[in-house]
Amino acid sequence: MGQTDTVTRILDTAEVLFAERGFAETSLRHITSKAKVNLAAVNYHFGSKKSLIQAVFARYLTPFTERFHAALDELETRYAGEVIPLEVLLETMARTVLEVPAERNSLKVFMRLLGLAYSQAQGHLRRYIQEEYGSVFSRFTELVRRATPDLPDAERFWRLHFMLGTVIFTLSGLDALRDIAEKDYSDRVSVRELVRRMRPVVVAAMSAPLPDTVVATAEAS
Amino acid sequence: MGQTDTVTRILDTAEVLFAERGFAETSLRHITSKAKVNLAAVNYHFGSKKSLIQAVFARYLTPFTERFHAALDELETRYAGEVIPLEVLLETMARTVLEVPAERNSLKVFMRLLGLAYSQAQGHLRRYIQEEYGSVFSRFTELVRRATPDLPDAERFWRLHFMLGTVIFTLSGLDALRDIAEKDYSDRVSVRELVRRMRPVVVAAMSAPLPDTVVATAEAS
DNA sequence: CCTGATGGTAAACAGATGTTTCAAATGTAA
DNA sequence: TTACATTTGAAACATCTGTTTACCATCAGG
Repeated sequence: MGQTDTVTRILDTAEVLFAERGFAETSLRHITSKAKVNLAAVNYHFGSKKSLIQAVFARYLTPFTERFHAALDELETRYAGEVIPLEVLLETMARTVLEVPAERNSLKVFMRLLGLAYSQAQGHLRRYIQEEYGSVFSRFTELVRRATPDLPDAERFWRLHFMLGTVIFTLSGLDALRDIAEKDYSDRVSVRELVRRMRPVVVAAMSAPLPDTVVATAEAS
Repeated sequence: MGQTDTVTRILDTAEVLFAERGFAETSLRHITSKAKVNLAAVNYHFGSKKSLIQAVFARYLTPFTERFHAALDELETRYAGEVIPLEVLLETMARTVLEVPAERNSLKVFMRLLGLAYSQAQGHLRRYIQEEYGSVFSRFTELVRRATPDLPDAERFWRLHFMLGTVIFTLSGLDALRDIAEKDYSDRVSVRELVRRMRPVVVAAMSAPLPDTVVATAEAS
């Protein structure tokens, strides 16, 4: 314990390398050499590269789900059975997402990791995240359901994922997009600023009018 | 030329494997064995794996940009200097995107590839796509600019990318999302149906009210 | 027939990958 | 100190990676 712990030094290095280059493109040798740790340390402490990847996510997701559950608890007691407005729900989620990584590394890394979790092959990761942290998301969507009673269930499901795409895509590709925005519009924007800009867009998207008429899915009932 | 050409057999196999597992996770041996082609054929016909990846994209993007340019030409003559409404622009783009892959493989593969192009490391890919096909996108955004005159340039830029995130995220992760939607809401949805549902959402998002007040970027002018 | 490409093939190459092994170091408790 | 468990270390392991080499088949034009 003379310096920082070997385990956390591996995690710290792994998360930024994963975020920069993806999982398959980041070798254990790259991680361990940059972290100034022996190569075998990863397999000793985590068992495998897969488990390392999951551990990197757990370090973000575990505190996030805890805080988000707490925030939702507080919201539910504050509104005491009344319907919590959509704006409040979204605002709460945004605040929690912004809070958690602030303690450790940057939000950018967290979002980039989330984006990778969806886009990279890594089927084990999606399964792990779903099984381990799916409950908060279910609770949140249930509250959103009460906040948007006239939206058909399927429609709300899709729109929530539309917006999830907006957030993850934008925040995970942040650096590239920010470069373009800065060059073309001299618009240097922070993450918080971006989230602020997203709010009215997301609210408008969720409360958009329904599409013309449902035709194709008629026989699915 | 006894059977299908070696080159197209490689491309056909590569594009679905890339879409399924990503670029780094797909080996040339996997591609060539499934395509029943010799391993060396890839390097013989394409030169390298990098060039193979670019060739896979070119096969989609080249016809797409051609058609999209043509569609925009037709729109501009039809509206003869008048401003083309936002809905028409979006509808045109959606139609072109739906048309092109219909000729060859499924739209899903194309979208998944696009999503990978953004999220995977592969810096060479982003550069290639930008240099080769950036012109159509610039032309499109200029038309969108005229269609939304009261939107600040930077705001429009970000909202367009918000919506790009919606489309790519949803359509590239389509299979997983569709499984959930079908299980939870018995809502079996086609790609065209999904695009139809996206339209009002995208329009509402683009014409959402501006965020409260711009503070952080004030000194950037 | 010969010549010279062109496309295909098997084998080898050089290097990187995740993982394992086992001995040395370190810390901890008796 | 002794005895034991935990942690580090260097090296090897087996496998997989993209790429190259050299050889064979086919077929056109002289």
